[in-house]
Amino acid sequence: MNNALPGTVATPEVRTLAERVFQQLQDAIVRGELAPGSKITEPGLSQAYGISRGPLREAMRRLEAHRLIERVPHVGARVVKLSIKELLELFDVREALESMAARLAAEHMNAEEIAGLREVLAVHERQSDLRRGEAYYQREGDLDFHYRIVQGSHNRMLMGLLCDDLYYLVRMYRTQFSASGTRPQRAFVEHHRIVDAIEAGDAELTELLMRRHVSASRENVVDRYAAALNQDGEMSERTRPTHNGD
Amino acid sequence: MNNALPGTVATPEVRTLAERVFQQLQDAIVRGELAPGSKITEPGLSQAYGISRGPLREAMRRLEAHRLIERVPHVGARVVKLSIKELLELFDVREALESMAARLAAEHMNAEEIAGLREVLAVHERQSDLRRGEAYYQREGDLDFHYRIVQGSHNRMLMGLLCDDLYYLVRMYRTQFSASGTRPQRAFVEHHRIVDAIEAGDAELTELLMRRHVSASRENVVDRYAAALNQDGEMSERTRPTHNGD
DNA sequence: TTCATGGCAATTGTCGACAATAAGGTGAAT
DNA sequence: ATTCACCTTATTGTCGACAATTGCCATGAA
Repeated sequence: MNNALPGTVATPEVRTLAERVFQQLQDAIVRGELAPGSKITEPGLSQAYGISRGPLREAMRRLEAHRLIERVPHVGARVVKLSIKELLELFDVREALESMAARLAAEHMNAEEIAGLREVLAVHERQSDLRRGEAYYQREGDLDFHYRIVQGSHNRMLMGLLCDDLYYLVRMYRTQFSASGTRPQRAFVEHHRIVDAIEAGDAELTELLMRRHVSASRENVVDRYAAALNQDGEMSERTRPTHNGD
Repeated sequence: MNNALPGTVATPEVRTLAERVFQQLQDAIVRGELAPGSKITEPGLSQAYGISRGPLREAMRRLEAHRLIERVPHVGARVVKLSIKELLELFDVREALESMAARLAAEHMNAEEIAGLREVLAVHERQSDLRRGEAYYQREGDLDFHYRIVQGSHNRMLMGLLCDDLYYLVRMYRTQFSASGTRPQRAFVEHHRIVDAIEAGDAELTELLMRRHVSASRENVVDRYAAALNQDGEMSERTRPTHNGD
């Protein structure tokens, strides 16, 4: 009844109830099963997951720390609402952090890690050949690529910030604004250039390429958003104040 | 009382016990009153602060999210241990984030905010005249300077990461390795150059100057640490394998 | 002496109940 | 009819107690 998700991630250390319900809630929010902006109540969730309010409050605290929910004292908590402004803010942070991670990765990655990175691109290319239009797996591969670069930086603080905090937000935004289009093909070659720079040990070039890569992805989002805005404007000029699906 | 920095975000409403004890614990850790690496126990702290374990656990969860304590399930929590390696990691993250913040600040800061920034430097200079050797207030002013730049970026996510998460760690490291020396005088002129670039609206230059500024501060720490290591090495060459205190 | 094993104490995880606060609805007075 | 005050109710904050797990220590055997 409470174990509704069959395909949860296999992290062996789920030794506590709070940890388990935290991961379940995180997954539910990222997948959009809990609608953004919807109010979540402690008795409701505790009954839904079959646990007491104690562990649930701890899980909610962790969700708040990861910026997936927003709490106000004595009032309640609601799932974070996605706005285009905050999405662009997230891209700026990613550009700063990931370009630094790329620079460090070019300095610190060993041959084995680089080989693993190339393997990710190979799998990526295979899937890209099979399903050219469907970009879902490609985007997952993109995420895996960036994930490994961050791991290659060997900077635990950077890894914590990007992989533990921000990437769940990235995935959440990705499910909201379902990103696709002609961008993946171009991103794919950019990924190759970045790996080439890492393999050459050119830290500065790697940093520059990653910075451009994230920045281009950001501009792509801006363009798509502007296009969607114009399309809405054509259909009904007056019904535009609510930018996204509210 | 808890927030020693002037001009910070106004959070005077400590309407909940968990919030209050969180700030108290945070302050105690930053000031070094709770020794780094020391184990903290829930019954002990709940009795020391006169509250129940419920709010205390929430406060500890928040401290864990801010990376001020480290918890392992069923075992306990201890104050985060400071190592030179993690300090350098923190500098890399700051270089990435603050250079981005500086670039955005140059683009988005208004005249009033820039004037406030100059006022910070003026106060800074006055104190620097009075006590040339004693660099404590100067360092606090340095922190305030960086704080305002981040605020000037108008990027809420950046502000949250830098001001709510990392700066408490920065202050904690600062109390540990009491930073001073000839660096403040040089940092002061760098601050002026940065404000000049912001006032000129030169985003790229501002970003570059901030990047160099943080990087120079990092190198200063490296040099000081190497010097301290050599001084220890003169006394006993063999007792060096443990780089810092364990 | 050293290592394994069992029990014991302490700490953490979890639960249900009570108190405090805020939101929403109802009623009366202007 | 509108607005203000009060009250009801639901939700959050807090507390004390019980259960589960861990680490330590003593005891015994090799």
